[in-house]
Amino acid sequence: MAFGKGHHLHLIDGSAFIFRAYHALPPLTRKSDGLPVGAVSGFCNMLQRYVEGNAGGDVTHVAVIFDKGSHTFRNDLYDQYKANREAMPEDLRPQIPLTRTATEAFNIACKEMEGFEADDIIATLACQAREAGGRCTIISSDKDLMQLVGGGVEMLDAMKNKTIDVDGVFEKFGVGPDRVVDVQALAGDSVDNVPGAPGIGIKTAALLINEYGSLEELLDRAGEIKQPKRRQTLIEHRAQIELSKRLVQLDCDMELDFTIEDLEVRDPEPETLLGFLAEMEFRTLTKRISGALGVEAPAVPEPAATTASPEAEEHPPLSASEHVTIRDAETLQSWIDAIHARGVVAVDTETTGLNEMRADLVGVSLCVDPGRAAYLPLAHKDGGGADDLFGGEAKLAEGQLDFETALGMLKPVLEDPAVLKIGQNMKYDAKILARNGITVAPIDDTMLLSYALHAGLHGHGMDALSERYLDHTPIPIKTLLGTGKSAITFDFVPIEEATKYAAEDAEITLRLWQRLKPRLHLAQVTRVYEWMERPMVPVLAEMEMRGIKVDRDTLSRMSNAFAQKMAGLEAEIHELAGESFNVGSPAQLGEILFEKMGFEGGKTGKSGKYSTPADVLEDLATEHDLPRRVLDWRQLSKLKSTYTDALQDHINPETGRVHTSYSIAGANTGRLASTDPNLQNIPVRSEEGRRIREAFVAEPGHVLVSLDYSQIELRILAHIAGIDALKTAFRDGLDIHAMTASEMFDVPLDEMTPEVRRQAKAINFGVIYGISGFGLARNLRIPRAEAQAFIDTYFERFPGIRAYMDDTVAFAKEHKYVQTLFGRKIHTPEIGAKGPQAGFAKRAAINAPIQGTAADIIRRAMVRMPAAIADLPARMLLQVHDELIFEVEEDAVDRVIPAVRQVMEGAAAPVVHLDVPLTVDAGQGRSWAEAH
DNA sequence: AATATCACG
DNA sequence: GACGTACGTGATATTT
Repeated sequence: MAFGKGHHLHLIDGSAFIFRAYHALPPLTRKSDGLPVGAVSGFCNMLQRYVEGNAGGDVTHVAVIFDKGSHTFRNDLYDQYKANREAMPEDLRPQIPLTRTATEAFNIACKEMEGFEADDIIATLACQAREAGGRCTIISSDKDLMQLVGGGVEMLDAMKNKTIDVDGVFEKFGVGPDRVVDVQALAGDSVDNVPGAPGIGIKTAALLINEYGSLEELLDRAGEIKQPKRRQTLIEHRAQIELSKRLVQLDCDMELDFTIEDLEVRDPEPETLLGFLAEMEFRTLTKRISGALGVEAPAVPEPAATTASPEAEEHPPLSASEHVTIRDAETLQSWIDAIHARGVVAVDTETTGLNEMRADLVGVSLCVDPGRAAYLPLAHKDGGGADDLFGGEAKLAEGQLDFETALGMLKPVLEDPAVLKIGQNMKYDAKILARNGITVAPIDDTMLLSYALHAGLHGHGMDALSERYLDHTPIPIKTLLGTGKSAITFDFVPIEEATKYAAEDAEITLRLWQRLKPRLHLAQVTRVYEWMERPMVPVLAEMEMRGIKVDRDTLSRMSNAFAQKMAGLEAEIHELAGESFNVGSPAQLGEILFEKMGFEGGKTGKSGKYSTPADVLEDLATEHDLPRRVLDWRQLSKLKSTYTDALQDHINPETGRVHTSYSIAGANTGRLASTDPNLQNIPVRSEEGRRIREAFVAEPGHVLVSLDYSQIELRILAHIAGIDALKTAFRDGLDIHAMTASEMFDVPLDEMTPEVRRQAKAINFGVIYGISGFGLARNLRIPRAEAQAFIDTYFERFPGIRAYMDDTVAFAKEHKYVQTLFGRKIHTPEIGAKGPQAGFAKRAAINAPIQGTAADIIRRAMVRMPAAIADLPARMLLQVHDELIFEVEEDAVDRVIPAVRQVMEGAAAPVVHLDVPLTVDAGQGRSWAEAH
């Protein structure tokens, strides 16, 4: 029967339901596998309450309408439309498809159309219902839909259970439904980023529309407006206002692929509905609905007993999983479809090496559901090993999809904002894919989940996590590649073997995600992960791929100079020793010094060999020339081997730049670590070493700019421990070490000697490290009793420091972790240990909140940096714990420094308000030596 | 693979 | 009373 008089259509705004459900409920997860289902649960509850509330009512037709696709005709009209929307929360994404399934399970029509907003579908249906002479109720409180009210169309705010009719629209907009769009066009909408007319809000807009009758009339006669400002605004922004109207005007004439008749109310099929609810493991709701439907509730699995692993119970063992090799486009497409349907996929890339800037992509593995995973080989070669010695190119192995074709198919899903890509150490895969033209986003990273949850407890590599959480040892890569000289690269691994290994890795990653992600909330580290771990991945990936220019000739010249000096020193050392030996061998040097030459104080290390560190040689240098020569030789040897030589090998032949790799989860405290090469320990303290930095240069027309936090750890200590004297000194911009010395030794600031200041500085640093009399004595080369007296005086003068140290250790003992100001947890499992480890653990616990908070702050600055410098010709290149290095176009330096400084100095806000200011020093120059 | 040494914050 | 200590990293060369 055709829809018409006497019929009543209900249209439910699905997105509004979802968001309300998501925000109203805590982040629930499905017990068995950790799938986030909070929003689905809330959504089902709302649907059920809706159904119960309308039982016996006059509703004859109903549908839930959803948005589909992020790009609509409104984006074509105005590219900024809804541009300021925040990204959908990660744990909501995978729930979106489930809400569709839920709607269908309730046997309610579920409608969406690609490229259209739900509002347009609702508008079209409401108009059709009105024209047919029936009634229509829109279940939503979205003011954008108010233009549809009237002539049998009403809105219902389900939350407040309030009906919005023509009077309600008048109340909200001051005009009737037919003029709502005119008012919206003028007032604009900050939520949807509709510009409107600047300075005109709803009140003024309604006033104007009521006076002139319509927007068109108002704009045509804008010259008549008395208020000069208002008149000018309307005339100047006419185009913008007209655009705004087109943005807010809903489309009542969409061509739908269904009719209202298709939306007739249907009773739910108990089996389907209860089956879905049971699958979601909603116990209460299953009982309630089975009661309402008068059927027996299906069994919902009870939560696993605390001792048993849910993983082991819910999923078959990893060893029983099915591993698919994707060899044709049809199979690949079916996997892509499955990924879209699920909204979540674990991804792993296989490559020819560990260096992301040099390794080539060989294959991609995917896992959507535990139990089944796929490997897509892309560049496997035939043959047993490396390219043959005579230059013959190895042939591409049979049975692989074309490289470009396959990546072309994968690109949309890997870049789809509605599909979450999970990886273990995703920065690696993101860089490999980026080099193949794919910007993978959004991402989750199991390594970073583990790090946010368990820094300090254990490592975060896949093997460790798999054994710990899945009780499964992954196939060692060595079994495929071999070791040593005969090792092959992954592209020479036979595809069938590669499939087992690669598919397993993707599946392990997915299972780890299911286990770890729900724990973030329980451990209260969601913000740590979301704000300081996950966003680092794209930021660091970009920095690493950009690299920094290093001048090979500079390094090469220095290398030669070092070699010459070393040769001279070596000859002198041999002469002084009376024999020839390997100066680089501490064992041989020890024998020469402590046996042949008879020096006292030779201590042996673990290996029973003499120990010859720099401070020992430094002491001996007062008695003999040889130790000094060795010290000089060692310095040069270090500089040459680690820097001037090794750094040259790290210059990428394609980019001419050096690309480090930062480990995000390397340091327990939250600091980054730099590897391959380490660019966080480039020499600076010695004059000779500092010259290495002359080789780090900017491109022509550019300069390097370095900005570093001044005394950030001491400032944090002053804040955390609440030391008023230190806080005041920092606020007043005083010399903090001189101030400390003045307080401790009763020396007025203007009589301060460098020696006294140096001692105070050592104490200040000592405090951060968990001071001990022994350590301070060694550092200052003073008797232990004297050092202890310094410390006692310090604690007397700053009792808050002692309290902080005691409180922190007590906290660590109670909780087995300590925390930064931003909530990062650093676990301290050794804190209860007896013996020498006890001291270690205590000092680490004291240091961790300070070092960790500083690390958090610079991470926050780095995450915000790309947006802050987006419009400036500047690129962030390096991070060195409290310093950021940028490459900047010469004439933009004066604009870049203030922008960067603002982000860095304000990085603690708004989460933490520090009692001390953060200050940032800046430098610039052609090379890093000049900029620092 | 472990140890010693030393580069950085 | 003795133990043995500054905190956090990574790279290199030597030795096992």
